Amino acid sequence: MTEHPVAGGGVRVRFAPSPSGDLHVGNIRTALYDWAFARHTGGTFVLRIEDTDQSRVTAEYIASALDTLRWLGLQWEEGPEVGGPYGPYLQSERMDIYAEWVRRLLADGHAYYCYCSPEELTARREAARAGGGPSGYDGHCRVLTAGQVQAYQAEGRRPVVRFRMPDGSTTFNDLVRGPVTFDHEHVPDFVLARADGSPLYTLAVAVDDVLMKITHVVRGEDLLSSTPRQIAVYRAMGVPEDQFPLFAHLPYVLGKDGQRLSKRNGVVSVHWYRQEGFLPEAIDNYLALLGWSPGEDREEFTLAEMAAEFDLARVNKNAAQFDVQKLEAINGDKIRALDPADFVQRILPFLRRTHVIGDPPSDAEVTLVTAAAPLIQTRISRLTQAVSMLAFLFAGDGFEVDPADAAKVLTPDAAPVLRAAEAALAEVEPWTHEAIQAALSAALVEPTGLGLKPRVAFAPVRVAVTGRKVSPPLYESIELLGRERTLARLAQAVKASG
RNA sequence: GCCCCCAUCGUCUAGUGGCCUAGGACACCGCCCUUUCAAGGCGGCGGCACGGGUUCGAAUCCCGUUGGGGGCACCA
Repeated sequence: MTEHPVAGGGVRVRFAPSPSGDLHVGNIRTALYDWAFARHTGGTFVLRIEDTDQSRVTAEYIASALDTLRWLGLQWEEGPEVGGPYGPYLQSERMDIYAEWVRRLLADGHAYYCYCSPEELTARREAARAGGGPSGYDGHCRVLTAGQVQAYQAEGRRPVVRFRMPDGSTTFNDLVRGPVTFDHEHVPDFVLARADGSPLYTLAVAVDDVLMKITHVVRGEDLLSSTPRQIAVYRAMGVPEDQFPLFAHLPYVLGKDGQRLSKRNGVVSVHWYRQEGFLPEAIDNYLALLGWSPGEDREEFTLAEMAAEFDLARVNKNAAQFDVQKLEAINGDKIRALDPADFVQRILPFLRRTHVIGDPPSDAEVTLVTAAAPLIQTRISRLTQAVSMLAFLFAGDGFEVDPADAAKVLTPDAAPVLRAAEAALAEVEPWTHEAIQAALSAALVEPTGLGLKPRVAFAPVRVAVTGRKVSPPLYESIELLGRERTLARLAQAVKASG
């Protein structure tokens, strides 16, 4: 049983991704909890990149992972780009360290060379499984005579290095799950280094957590069953029991169908959510809720509040399903909570990217966006929606009405309505939304005018002016558009409906 | 097959033996507000997987069943 108060006082937590693609929402949830735990305890948040398998992890993915973490506000105190006393923090730069430990473990008998071929291993594993017993490595090469070794070498076999798992069992007190025990009968001798000498995760993770003085390993549940191996390596390395890190295994984040997260059951890449107009504060908040809550009925909070209140003891043990709809609902709330000036800054990149405004935008464009932004801040739940909401304000002569909405609304019946609106707006003074409202109302709704129901009266005007049935508030939209363009669009719509 | 983990509305959760006639949020439905769409307000639908215990009393503790997930790699 490994249990100790925090050694030396300072908590050190690491997030150790193996970026073989864009970071996905499950990775981020883990990073978020690691970060929050470090912040809450006044400890150190360490970032380490597990790239021992260089065929899977590329420099591009690593750079993207760092960028994503920063965007989400999860800054690390030690790690790539910021350095620290226990670096380097890329495992690919620590190969000499691992080689040295392989040498030592081999020398003192904690590890041994294994000459079994993949085919032989598979065959024996399947036979063992069919027999109903444990199906891990069978210890075939644990004790080899000099003659056997010579014979294997003569065959040209290149050995892997295996860890000699001791008999017995391992119990550790998981900070999320409580005591967990594994009988070593089910923890086979595992490979520490490939035949080419390169280290595997099994070795690197244990060596690095020890060398980087990690006190808490807070990671995904998929690593739960590898914990006994990791603890066995600590012992073999000669680490005193009371200096082992403590473990906490976080439940899975599953896809919509309850299956493991994949491209098939939802979008997993955080990068995608960023491009779709999700706020980092919404992603942080939503992901935090997948397995933790501050208690009572509170479920919206800032990163700082999470850091202040986060507690591993309140982390759920059961897996959670990722639900985009809830994320989007929170995103809408976070958008509405934005300071108006901040909201403008957030939507500007989306308007630039889609060429609704210039890139860079002119001062006049920024002014117009600033004036229009309050009209849509309560109306969108993704920043990308600002594009379709505001595009009509920036369109010039090439302005086009949405064909589907035009077909529904700009019918022959609409022509007289549009003409009446055009006449009324030609005269309005001053050009304010109050005056515009009064003029349109008098011309279209009141008995002295056309006497139409508001629903009937304003739909054609809205479509004509903004191009769509769904738009920001009509009078304010018209005010911002200006008299000249408004009248031109009404005239254009009269032709279309006629 | 063997081992490990998990189990409250469709989903995320509150609940740590009496405060539970199980609370909130998202989604869904209805109403109000209303020039559209939102936002906001009010209301509705809907759950402790099952079976045994323990206890004066179980969503909460124990056992079993069922269901779900993971591991058993020269991936991490």
